[in-house]
Amino acid sequence: MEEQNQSSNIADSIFRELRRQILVGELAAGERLPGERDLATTYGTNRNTLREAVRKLEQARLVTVRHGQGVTISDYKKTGTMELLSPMLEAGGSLLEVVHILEDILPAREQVLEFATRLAVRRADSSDIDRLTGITELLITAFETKDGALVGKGFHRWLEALIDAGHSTAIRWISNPFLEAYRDILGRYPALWVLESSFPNYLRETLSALADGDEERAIAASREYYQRVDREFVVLLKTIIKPTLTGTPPPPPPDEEP
Amino acid sequence: MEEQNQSSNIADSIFRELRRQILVGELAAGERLPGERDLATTYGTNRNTLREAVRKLEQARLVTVRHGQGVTISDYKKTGTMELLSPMLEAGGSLLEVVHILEDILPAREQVLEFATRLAVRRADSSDIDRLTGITELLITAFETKDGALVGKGFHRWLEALIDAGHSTAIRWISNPFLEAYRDILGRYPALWVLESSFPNYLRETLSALADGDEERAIAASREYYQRVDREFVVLLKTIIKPTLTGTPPPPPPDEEP
DNA sequence: CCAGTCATACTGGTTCAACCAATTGCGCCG
DNA sequence: CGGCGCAATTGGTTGAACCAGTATGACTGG
Repeated sequence: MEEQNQSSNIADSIFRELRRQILVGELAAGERLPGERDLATTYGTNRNTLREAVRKLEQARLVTVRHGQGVTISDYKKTGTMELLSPMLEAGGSLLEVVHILEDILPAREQVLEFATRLAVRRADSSDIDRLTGITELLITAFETKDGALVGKGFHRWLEALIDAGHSTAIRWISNPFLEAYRDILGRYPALWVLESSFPNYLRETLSALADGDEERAIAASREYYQRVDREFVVLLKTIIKPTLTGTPPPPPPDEEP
Repeated sequence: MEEQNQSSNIADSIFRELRRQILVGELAAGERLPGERDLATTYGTNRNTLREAVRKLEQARLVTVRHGQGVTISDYKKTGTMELLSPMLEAGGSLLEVVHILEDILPAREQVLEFATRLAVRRADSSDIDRLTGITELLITAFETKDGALVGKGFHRWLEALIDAGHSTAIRWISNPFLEAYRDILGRYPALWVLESSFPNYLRETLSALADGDEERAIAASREYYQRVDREFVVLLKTIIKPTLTGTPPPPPPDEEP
């Protein structure tokens, strides 16, 4: 057993539920939450447990709490961060909204990965390269099985290794929200993952450029690959939301393997 | 009165204190926190209040809590995000460490701002441009007074307006941690802010390129300005830490105005 | 009639004292 | 010696009472 994120925690469940309501707009920015005593009875628990949930909302910047005044819902679109992307997917709100966000995030992700690649080329030591080499081989083997989910997980490890090779806390911190979102999308829409034919080539090219210390070649490979994949990904996303344009909450399971 | 972030909150104080201890390494990753009952008496409070602090630490991903097992400190350098930058500055840990992180973050910030500029050029409407124009004029006036803190605050507003002009939740979310760190550095080291002579020119050039819809010109202005400023900034940072190489905790007030 | 003020009824903040539940490990028993 | 189970430890939940800011509105004095 190692798969059980269901959080049997009452406080955590309430936190997630309130977060969901905020993210899908059932609780609008500026509105006030009911009092803690009311909320506690609403969710069939006591005030202490309920308050733990509110503390988490506060820490996530989804609400602001002021003594004597109550709990106010924040405008997460203005004040939020990338860390909301995963909860947003989990909340399953307006797919149209999520797609718009993703469309703008993809080029940003490309920039981040280019930066990570740059740092890796400059700072990777032999053990970093060895590690990446090992993962690359496994990954290319997995790629030939056409198992999208497996390749996705392996690629996640590959990206982690690439980022680690940069030996930079900064790029780690910047990348983490992207990686998390990646993993989340992968887990939620396993069939969605794009298996682009140039994938093995991208891996090999990056690795070889890394070994040669050729920054520009690594960047070029990265840019070329992600621009192609992201284009496909967006097309795919748009075909997904087309039938559900009105913004139906339940996420439909898509299907694709180029 | 509008300046009072001192959080008279007990739970919040404990949260900040524990966060500080984690960020400066007094509590190392992998270590276990004392039990909640012990911690509560240590900080002279009760278990419920203490637990609220722990919930915040958990939400900030600084610790992981497991029923029956206790609270374990996470490796924030691996699993953290940009949102830790401000608390890190507040914690005042090893300056050397912070400088290394900042050195890698600056080029990333440039990328983010370029991206924000791109989106602004593509999507800004006339009201966005009007707003930016107004702020720009005020800002250039302020610049002539050589008041670093004032210019800093105004520039923060300018950046917000630029980002808003992109009409993108994604770039908002990506930028927010950078903006927050910017504001924090500004507040903590007011004299540090670099008044680069080409600043007004950067503002005007960006604005004019924005009005003309000339993406490449806007990007060029951005790139040229930030590369120059960031170079100065890093030099400045290094002169600051030189006298305190051993990693003395208290942040020294620097002094500079090019 | 208006303006200031104070009582009061909200709101969240803190405390206490139990008890429930998961995990660990020691020690007993086979 | 090995496996089982109890007991200690840790976090999770509960309920009730009281403290502390904030806003509201009724009351009072001008």
